[in-house]
Amino acid sequence: MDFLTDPAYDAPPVPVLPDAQELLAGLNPQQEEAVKHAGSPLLIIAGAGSGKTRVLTHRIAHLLATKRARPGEVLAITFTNKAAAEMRERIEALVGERARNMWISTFHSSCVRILRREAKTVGLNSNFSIYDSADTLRLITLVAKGLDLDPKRFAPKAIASRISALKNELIDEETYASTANYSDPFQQAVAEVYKGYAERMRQANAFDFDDLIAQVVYLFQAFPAVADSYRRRFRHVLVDEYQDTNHAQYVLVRELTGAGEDIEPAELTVVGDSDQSIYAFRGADVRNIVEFEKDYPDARTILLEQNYRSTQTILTAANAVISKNPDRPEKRLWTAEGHGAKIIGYVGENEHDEARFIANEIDRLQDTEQLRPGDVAIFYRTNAQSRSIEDLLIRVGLPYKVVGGTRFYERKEIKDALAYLRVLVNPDDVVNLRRILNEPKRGIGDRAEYAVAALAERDRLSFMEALRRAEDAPGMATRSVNSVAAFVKLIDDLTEVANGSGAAAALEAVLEQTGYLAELRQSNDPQDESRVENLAELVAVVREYERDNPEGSLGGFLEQVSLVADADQIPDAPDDEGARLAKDQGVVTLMTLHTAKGLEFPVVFLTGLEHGVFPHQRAMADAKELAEERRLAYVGLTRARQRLYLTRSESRSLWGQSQYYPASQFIEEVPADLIDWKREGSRRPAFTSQENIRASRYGGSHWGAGRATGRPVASQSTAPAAVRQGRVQPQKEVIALTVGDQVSHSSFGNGTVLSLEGAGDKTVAKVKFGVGEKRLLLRYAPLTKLD
DNA sequence: ATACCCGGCATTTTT
DNA sequence: TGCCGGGTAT
Repeated sequence: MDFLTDPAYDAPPVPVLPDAQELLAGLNPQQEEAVKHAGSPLLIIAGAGSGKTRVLTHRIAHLLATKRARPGEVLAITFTNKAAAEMRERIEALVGERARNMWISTFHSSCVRILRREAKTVGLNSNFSIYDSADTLRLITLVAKGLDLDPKRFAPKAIASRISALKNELIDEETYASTANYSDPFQQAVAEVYKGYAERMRQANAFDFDDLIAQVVYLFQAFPAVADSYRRRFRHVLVDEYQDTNHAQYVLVRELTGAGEDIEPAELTVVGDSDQSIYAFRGADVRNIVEFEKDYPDARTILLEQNYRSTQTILTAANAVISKNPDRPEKRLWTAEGHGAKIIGYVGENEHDEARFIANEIDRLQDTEQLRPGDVAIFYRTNAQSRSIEDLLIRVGLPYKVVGGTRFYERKEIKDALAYLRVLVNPDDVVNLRRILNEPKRGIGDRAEYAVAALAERDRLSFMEALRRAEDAPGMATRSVNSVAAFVKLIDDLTEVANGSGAAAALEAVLEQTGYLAELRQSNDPQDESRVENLAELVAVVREYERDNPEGSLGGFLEQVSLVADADQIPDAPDDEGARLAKDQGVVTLMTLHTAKGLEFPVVFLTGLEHGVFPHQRAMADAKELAEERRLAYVGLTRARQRLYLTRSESRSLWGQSQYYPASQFIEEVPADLIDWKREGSRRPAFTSQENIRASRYGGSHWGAGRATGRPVASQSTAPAAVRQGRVQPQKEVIALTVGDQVSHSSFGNGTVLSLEGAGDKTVAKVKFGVGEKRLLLRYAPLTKLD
């Protein structure tokens, strides 16, 4: 149903709505002004800790209280699901049920919502898949291979990132093809791959993250009536973290708030802080916020400088550092709360010494200041740096969790399971289809896959259709034909389960009927054991989804999963068992500086403050990148509420080699009298090592920091996962069964237990159902014992 | 079709 | 140091 005529969209207001005056109580003059402002675009420059969410939520409530807006007319956009959830919660606390009629969501989910709604209008299929960066890279690699591009000269990764940048700039494949400089081989390669990639994405009925935004912009531009319907609806648009918007998002906001046929422009409010822009490397364009007043000449700008988070000492340090950035609008954070403790500095001999100091301090703070581990966060520039700290925390027995690193949804087994589900929902999804074709191994190798692909190409079939006619494919071995037929049958069976039962049943059927679980269980590799656990967790996620969304579909589940980064979930999921168990003391939080944005902790350790580590070697040559590093330092400093530690190490070994590093310039930019050094560097001159001199002068090549991107820093060591993650798996009840028991399964019906193997939560039961015999992992199989 | 070995490579990453 | 991808051997 169209929301314009949906009666639910303007539901009658619930009784309690605070009056306008109440909403202003406790706000400082600038905040109050930002809440009350009306009649022109509004830019709120919100320094760190200046209460911007409070201002945004109160502003929205105020719009309702003054009858300037009805709930359905409000669109509030954030970057993360977590921010969206928090905002919704806080608005709900102010205006109750009315919040339900607002759109409060991320750029990406808003766009997905629009694309699904309008799919028919523009001839799209509304069950499209959403590709994450790994899927995208896979397809780009495939296309590049198809074009015979040398992956050494034209790294698929580089092509992918260029294509992403183009999409963020709203340059589509046609436009790029006509403007690229073909005497530059890389541009030529990008142009060709871009075209092929776009073509394949259309065939696969898939969008990547960048498409979600760009396609809505194109949709609005091509169908003004559609754009107008949204402009009519959203009379108030509020954008959080505006400094992080890229060009496509900027244009999207303009499209949404622009005048339409007989429609006045909507009221636009943007909130941001150019000093906290740390995602330029992903296409964020600070100019969007810096030039807001140029873009919207009648805009009002309000500056929030009073900080409610940190001590003055911390703020003075942060102000001093960030003021070293050139071309920056002046802004100085201040607090009414007093100076607080001095910043504590420490220079370790090496990274182990640095880590030991940190652990000792946390211990000391627990004893003398009654601080809990949960009050403490440790930040570093690159994920690889967490290792030495983790080692020590494990040794001294401090509970901790690492946020970030390899994400749950990026794990192979999770991607495989989801790939099956995606194919069931969208059979045109070639990338995922080819991913699972021989996973687990079923004898369909490269040759067979290639033959099917060729057949699909030749007869203009979808890959799935080509699989169905595999026997027609030239060059197919008979054995492969049989394997393919069995695979097709498997997919058909699973599709039936997916259509007949819910998302959870579909996932369980996938795990069991494909033999995926069976293979993992048979393996001796200890990693496979944790894979089984991860899959069990995925089952828990799908069950939770079904519980929370009784109307939800498999497609709905997949969409939610696609748009959720688990940084959203891990930190403090309210119903996480481990979080509850550890609640009294909490656990120390480890994360990169990027992940830390938006968070705050009573105690913060900013570690690895070395020249070449932070600022990162690769960012030091370029003034713009160095400025971004400095903003990153600013973000780190301003996370601390009471106590701030700055640590560095004189030597550090990164990928094998130990090296001497001089102090980071960011340390020197903090006024010396604010820091109480517990240990200073040795009295030797800063540069003693030949390598160091060479590297810092000429950008030595074997320098730099960090291991490979996104490696499982957090969860791949030998320490028990529960400790490392700071969460303890809820011990699910394993039902007690004996051979001969009658049981009931949610998708297979009733059956008889034939045999049992394993013990505890690894018990596997062989059960005879009407549909045949199944091996089920009792830990999560939806079995009930019949009396 | 797959197992294994070797060489090259290695920031940050809201979705 | 540890991973990935490509190549070769079985």
